[in-house]
Amino acid sequence: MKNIILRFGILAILLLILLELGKYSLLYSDWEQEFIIVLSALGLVAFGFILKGHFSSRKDLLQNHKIPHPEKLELLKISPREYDVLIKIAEGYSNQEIADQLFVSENTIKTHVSNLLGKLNAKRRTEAVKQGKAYGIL
Amino acid sequence: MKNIILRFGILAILLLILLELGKYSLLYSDWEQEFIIVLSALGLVAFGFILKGHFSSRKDLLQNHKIPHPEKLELLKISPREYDVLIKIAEGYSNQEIADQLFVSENTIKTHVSNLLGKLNAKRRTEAVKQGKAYGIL
DNA sequence: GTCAAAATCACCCGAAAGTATGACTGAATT
DNA sequence: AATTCAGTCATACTTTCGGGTGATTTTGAC
Repeated sequence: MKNIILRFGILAILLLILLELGKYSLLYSDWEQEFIIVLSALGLVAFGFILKGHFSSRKDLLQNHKIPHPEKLELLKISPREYDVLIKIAEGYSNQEIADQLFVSENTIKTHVSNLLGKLNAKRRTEAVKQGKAYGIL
Repeated sequence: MKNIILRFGILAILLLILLELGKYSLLYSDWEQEFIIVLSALGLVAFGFILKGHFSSRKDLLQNHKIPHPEKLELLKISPREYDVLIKIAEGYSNQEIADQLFVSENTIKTHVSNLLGKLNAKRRTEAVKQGKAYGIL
């Protein structure tokens, strides 16, 4: 969350610079003026994308699993997101790969994995997969 | 193999010491004599156990797998021992745990794992498990 | 007895995984 | 308003994995 603020700050500063340049470009050719305007527009578009990405409902990010046994997941107190991660683990992906696929940081995945190991009585991710099958949720 | 020689050496020396003590104990009481004799016997028994453990056929150590698809293992060029390890991986054990269960060193397990990853086109042990199932050998 | 494959082990090193702790947010509940 | 929970992220630290290399020993077949 500090990153997002930082990015916003940088983007805002860039936009301000562009706008300032736009002002001064009035003194110059039409070509330079339009160039600045286009850049500003692009900056605003990028701004919009980041805003959308970070403030849109998180449910958009959840994978489309037909969860096999919701009642079992509830018993094990495994959250939907954790289940997402469990599936990726079973598919043999590394933490970093899972992070990329779910659009979150590796640290977040590590947290999920750690929680999963606890909830599945496992010491390792391979054991977690085995337990997941044993519990009938994989 | 250096370890075994070392252990034999130590045991042999201990036995010699005990026997020497046995000789001199003739000068002392019957009780001490018997004590030495018992110790020597125990030493010989230990010797026997180590001998048996290290020189019995290695096939004793192989897991009793009814190998599901020998022809597939052959195609993948996966050796019996590697298959043992693969199964242990699928069961969620760490390299050290597998080493303890198969009575070999962790380094040996690492070698087997490394070979397995190559033969199963996997980058991680979790992926190896997935591939093993995909190939129908797990 | 020779040869090849299998199995064993060691050492080094970097990458990945996992632990522990603390913190912040958004959404739902009370 | 306060609480709870899921999800997110970070930092620091320890452990485990995995790659690369080289080596010895066993075993079985030829």
